[in-house]
Amino acid sequence: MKQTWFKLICQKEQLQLLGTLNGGQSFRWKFTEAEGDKKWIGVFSDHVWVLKQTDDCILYQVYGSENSEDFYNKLLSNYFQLNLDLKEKFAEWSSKDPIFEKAASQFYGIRILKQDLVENIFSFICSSNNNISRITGMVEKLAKFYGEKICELEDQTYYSFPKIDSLADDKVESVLKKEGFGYRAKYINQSAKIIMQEGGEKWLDDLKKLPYEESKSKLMTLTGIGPKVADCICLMSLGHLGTIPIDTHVYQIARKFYMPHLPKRKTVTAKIYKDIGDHFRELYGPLAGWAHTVLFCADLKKFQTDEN
DNA sequence: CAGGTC
DNA sequence: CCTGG
Repeated sequence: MKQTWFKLICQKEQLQLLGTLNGGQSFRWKFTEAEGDKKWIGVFSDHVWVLKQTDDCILYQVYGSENSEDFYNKLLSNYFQLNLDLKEKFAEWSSKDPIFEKAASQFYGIRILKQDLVENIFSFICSSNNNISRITGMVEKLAKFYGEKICELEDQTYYSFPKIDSLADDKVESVLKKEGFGYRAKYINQSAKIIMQEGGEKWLDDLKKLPYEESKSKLMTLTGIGPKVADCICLMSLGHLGTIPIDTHVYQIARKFYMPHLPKRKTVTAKIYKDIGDHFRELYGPLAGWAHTVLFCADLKKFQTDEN
């Protein structure tokens, strides 16, 4: 059966799929290229999406339900937060920071994804002291073992991200340990149990309503979630766009280009964490987390040789 | 040592 | 501390 191609009007300057989907925000997108045909395949909102980009629109297919273009456009628009005019913001951040201006000329259209809260919590528990390729494999395993099958496509089976109750099952820790999750197996299972115990869906809904500092503290009551991971979740799932997660990479960039007085350490201390965050919030303002994500993408090695 | 946390 | 490059 042939799947319909839908169309979402969106200028290339407003959204760059490469930097946005491959920048380490989500671990569920794969890029494929066959005979010059470039596509992104990924999962969000319990659907499988195939995306193609042209100069003025996103062409896409959806698997997982039968619905209207208007309905799907709204899901995409929400996921990419297209209500925010990025050209305007880039101009503003560029005027405040020449380093940003230089990075922005090459890395336009990088957006913060509005990601599902549960998926983000467990994906970023996997991220600590880990590398992107292993994190990706772990997230895929979580979906395969505990999610629901959505569809098969080009020899691949796609699954939704699991519900919390399925991750709270007593057997989960030993299964994940056997699957190579290491010490994160326990964090995942325990965090799921805590969320269920504290009210499940209600705990999650409350989290979305709280101001930044309180939602961060609440997230840190889970296991495997410290300041950095909590900030990732605040930035990417709770809409706190001023939040700047400080990992070793961001710390290196900050020390190299912005704050040469910072001491050289192998781990980011609480004071360094706060100083860097404050510096960038002072520089960029209320959407500092978004601006920092653009800088971070620009510095990733994999983009340095890519003409896109 | 890898996008930290206990 | 788990595990993989």
